Amino acid sequence: MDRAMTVSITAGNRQGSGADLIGRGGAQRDAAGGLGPRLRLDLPVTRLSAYFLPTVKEAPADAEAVSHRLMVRAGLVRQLGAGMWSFLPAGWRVHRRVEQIVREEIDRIGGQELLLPLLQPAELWRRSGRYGIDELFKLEDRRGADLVLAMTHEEALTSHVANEVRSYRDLPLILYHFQLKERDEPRPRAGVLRTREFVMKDSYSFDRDLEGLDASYEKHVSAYDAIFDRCGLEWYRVESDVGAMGGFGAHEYMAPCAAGENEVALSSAGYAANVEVASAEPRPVADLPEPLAAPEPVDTPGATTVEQVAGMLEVPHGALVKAMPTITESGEAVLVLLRGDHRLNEIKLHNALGEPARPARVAEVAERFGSVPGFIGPVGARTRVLADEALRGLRGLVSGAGEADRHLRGVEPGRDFDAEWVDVRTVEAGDRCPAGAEIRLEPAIEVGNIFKLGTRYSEPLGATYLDESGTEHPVWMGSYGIGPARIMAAAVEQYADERGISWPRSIAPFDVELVRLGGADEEAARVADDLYGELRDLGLDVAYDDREIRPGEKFADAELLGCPLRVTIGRRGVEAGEAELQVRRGRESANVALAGAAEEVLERWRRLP
RNA sequence: CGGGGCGUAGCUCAGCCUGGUUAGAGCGCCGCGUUUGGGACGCGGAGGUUCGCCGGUUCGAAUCCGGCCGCCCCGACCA
Repeated sequence: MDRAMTVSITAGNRQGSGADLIGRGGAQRDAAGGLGPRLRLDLPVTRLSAYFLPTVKEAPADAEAVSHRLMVRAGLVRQLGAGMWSFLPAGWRVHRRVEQIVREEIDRIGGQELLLPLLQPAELWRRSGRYGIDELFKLEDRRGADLVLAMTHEEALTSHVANEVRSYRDLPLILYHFQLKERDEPRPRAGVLRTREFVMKDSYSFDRDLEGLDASYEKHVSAYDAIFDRCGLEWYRVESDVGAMGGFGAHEYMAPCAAGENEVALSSAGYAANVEVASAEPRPVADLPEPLAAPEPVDTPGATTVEQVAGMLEVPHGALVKAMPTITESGEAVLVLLRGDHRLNEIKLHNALGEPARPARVAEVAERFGSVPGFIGPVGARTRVLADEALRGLRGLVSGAGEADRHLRGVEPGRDFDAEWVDVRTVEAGDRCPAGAEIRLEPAIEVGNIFKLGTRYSEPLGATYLDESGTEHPVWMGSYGIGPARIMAAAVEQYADERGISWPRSIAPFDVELVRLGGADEEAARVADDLYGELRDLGLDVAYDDREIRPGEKFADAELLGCPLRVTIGRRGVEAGEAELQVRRGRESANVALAGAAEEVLERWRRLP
């Protein structure tokens, strides 16, 4: 009863402030030259005695990723099924704060927020040619009409633009929404990192021509840079594969962390690319054998692997020519050559060939390549030959002789065989970026992507406009995604320590966790109640731990939840006229005078990362 | 889709191989008391449709066999 009254009075006092999205806190944030306004999420009930924040000591046994474990333990999220996650109140606060940062930055570049349906007619997807995608959830209504659950919203929005946009005067446009995406993922994993249903901010730009698209793209680059900065993440914008859909350019925003499913190639000179597309100068081969005047056969009985051949001939792996017989999707036989110590990058090969390819089967090696698996080589090859750039200019190489149990040494590209030079190898740590700096590889989460679509959707869906001369043109489009839940998970991964989460200030569920020690009937409780009100009046969102539990539990929960600042009020401090402040990141603490403590807390909060 | 693993109390797990009485532990939860600046202690208590589901073997199944479902991890695949 007492509690209920407190809650309702609090709500009454704060009436109207819940809708104050920016408020004084935001103005102060700007004045501090910090991260700009963050979403004010003042709610009547932020007393933990009445808040749904189920923390647990032990993470589910099957949780491996740090973010997965901590987000569950801290009471932010709960799993409903494979790849299906619920956000609990504190977790949803973080999500909303991320959303608000995204919203402000997309608005700033002229984006207009709207909302498109998740449930859509299959017909649209048939027209765009995406109905066949395996990840697309397909269903039927009671009348038997085919429907889909959207995995992105190009079709829906392009179809509206096709209906409404007629003239060059109607362009350009940037439209966006926050909406669920549904994907029948073959393998959901790592908590909130890869799920079958998730909220995405997706924006779409519509321009008259490629120049317009380039401008919209650049606007998104600036907005995205600002978003990830404001969210407090360590991030890289990397070149990415334009994918099978074609396209005119694409970048991914990657947040490095252990649970990342992608790998990015980075250098101190600023090079950043997804390994899927990264290019770099390989390390030279040490101790290449002496060149020979002509290739010379050598017996290599049973040696079919790089390892075996290099060992038998006592040459470095890099002295070998790795020849990979492949068959393209259209059925062409192509021999792909790599340096022996390198690995093929299938995406780069796909891009070089203009179509997917697969390894040749044993029978095909004989029939199409006229050779023997394990002993195939480029000298005398009767198919098209692609050679990786890393082989260019090397001499004294060893390659398969094209017959069983035999290799050739002294092989030289150009002299002994001709090839088309391509870049199809996977970069590795220690390579050199174009500026000469050493490449390192890091796992990372993709938290956003930007993509120049061109007319991939406007053409099939009929989104056209008339220019000044009355000529019809397809609209040029770009698409731009951000996953707020992945930003959350990335922040958890990047800043967690052995005690729990440590949120960046801008996206923390609460700005401050106020810990009251001792019972509700003690002096400390009255002091804490007062401070709670003062902090809220100053514009801070406060989680007030007024629960009747032991101090150890409160501290452990506070450090698990990871609010940037913790304020402790206990009998000891009250008697000394002090409150204890602890900065979550680094866990440094200091005592401040109770008089003026609220202002001091605000001051310190402003200076946090 | 291939490989591996798991499914017993809210959570973490034991029991299963070697079938046999009322299916256990720790944590958590509820009550009382002592405590109260880092997950405290004591006493009492609730909680499992009987062990994911279905079927089979058996006098008897959490335990053995088969099928199915769910979940996790690795790989493939992929926003």
